[in-house]
Amino acid sequence: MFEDLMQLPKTEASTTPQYRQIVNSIRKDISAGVLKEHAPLPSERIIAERQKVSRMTARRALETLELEGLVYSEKRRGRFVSPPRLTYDISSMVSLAAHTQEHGNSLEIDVISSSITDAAARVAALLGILPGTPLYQYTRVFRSKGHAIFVETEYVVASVCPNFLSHNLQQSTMKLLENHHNIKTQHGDVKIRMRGMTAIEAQWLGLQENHAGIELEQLVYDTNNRPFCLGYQMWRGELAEFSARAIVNQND
Amino acid sequence: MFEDLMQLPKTEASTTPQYRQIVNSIRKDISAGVLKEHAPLPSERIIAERQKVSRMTARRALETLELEGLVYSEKRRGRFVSPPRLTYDISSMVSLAAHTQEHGNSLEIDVISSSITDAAARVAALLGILPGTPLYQYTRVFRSKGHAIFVETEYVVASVCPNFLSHNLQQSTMKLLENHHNIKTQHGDVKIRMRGMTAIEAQWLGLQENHAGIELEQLVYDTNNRPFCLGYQMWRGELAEFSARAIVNQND
DNA sequence: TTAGTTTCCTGGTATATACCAGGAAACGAG
DNA sequence: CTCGTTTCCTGGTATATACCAGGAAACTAA
Repeated sequence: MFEDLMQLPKTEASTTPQYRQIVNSIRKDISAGVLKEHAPLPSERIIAERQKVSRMTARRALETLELEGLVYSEKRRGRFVSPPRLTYDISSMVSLAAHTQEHGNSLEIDVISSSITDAAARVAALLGILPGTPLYQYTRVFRSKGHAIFVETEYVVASVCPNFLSHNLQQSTMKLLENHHNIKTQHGDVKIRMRGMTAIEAQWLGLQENHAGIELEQLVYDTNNRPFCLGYQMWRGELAEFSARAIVNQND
Repeated sequence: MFEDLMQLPKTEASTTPQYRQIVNSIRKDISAGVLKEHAPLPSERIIAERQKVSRMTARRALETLELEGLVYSEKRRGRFVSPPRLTYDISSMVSLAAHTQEHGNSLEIDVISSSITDAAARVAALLGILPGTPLYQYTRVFRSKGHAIFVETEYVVASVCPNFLSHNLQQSTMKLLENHHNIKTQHGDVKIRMRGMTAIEAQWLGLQENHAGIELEQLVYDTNNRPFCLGYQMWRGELAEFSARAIVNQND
């Protein structure tokens, strides 16, 4: 059915796929400022109707924009224009919260869970402790202007900071450990990788599943060069930019 | 049509979507080693037939695996299991090629293009030069065992290294500039962000469009603290891991 | 044997349709 | 005016179908 209709798009408007034309048109609207930060995009059905394509094609266009990071979607509310990226300097151990506040943006911290657990094999290996060693574990969501940016789960060796969980965790852990437990951090080993989110991570960030994001793994050492804190941050990839300083290594 | 049939899947096998069940099953095969590195996955049509779902659903499952990075697709050849990640230490300015070779993996370099151009505004601003200043510009694809990992475009200030393009560019630029033009690099400013690939980047990496990847921007300074080289690397996100060292900053 | 063609199979694009869960706003009763 | 319900609209999942371009292998003629 509609054999002739199905030929039309190909011949009329170049060879670029229709969904990609829609993508380009919306992209232009965003960069031109017609659609502003956090502004709602037209829904799948509306685009389908207006551009005279099927809903699945409109959907494809919107999903592509999501993949590119220009757009984010919220469960059954709709799709919105992504805000600009937040830059995080991974070369210095300054807490992101402190740094962000200096630059005028607020950063809200929600503590999702906190508990004391036994170290799993992988965590223990990284922290250089025996599996089963008691650890404080807590998960926090970081938001800017109400919008979730990343979730973080940290593991702290319990023996170095008794009653750690009695503190207010809505602040920098480094500061907390320094002020209350006399632990000074010396350096950290950071790893960055892109990966798909788990269902829970997506939920915490208010996203659908199937999203890719950036995971930042951070192993923090004290002044005795012993690791005492391991953190995993899952960032919304489109909202983050990481900066670092590279130094020439003599044993090159 | 088929109203009753369409109800069946929901009731029979839990509430997890069918495409997600397929994803989980394939994921298990990959982690169990049933499907090895670079092994071809069953095609969309075969999965549809075997799992008794529509082709679009099978496709959805495979696209999800791609998004997660477990699988990559090649134009009209099929989908394959992704190899393990390559780690790149961004804190030291050791060339990736040298580092990789030390660890037993080869890294092939293809020079796609090279030319002398005038600095565009954005590039000029970063390099601290006037727009229009002559630059050497070249694009290279880096492969491991024949599989593209990232594309790099670099800009080098032409005045500091006459006849730069006459050298063989299938080697580390840092080494080349040091050996032939007496330019010693002091440090680099690195930025990492996740973003969608352009059509050309996707093509160079042998991918379909709509993929997200990791962009690494690197501004390299000489011993006089003057930037002389700007590079942009677009990595296949699923194949990369970046490590860095963070140091405590006294003016915290 | 080799060079050219043909055929099969791949993923990519596109339509039309159906039903679901749940957010949000409109509405309606106290 | 306020609290609960209903209704609309959102995206998410799923099917069935159709055609295209191009890689790869099989086949076929020189």
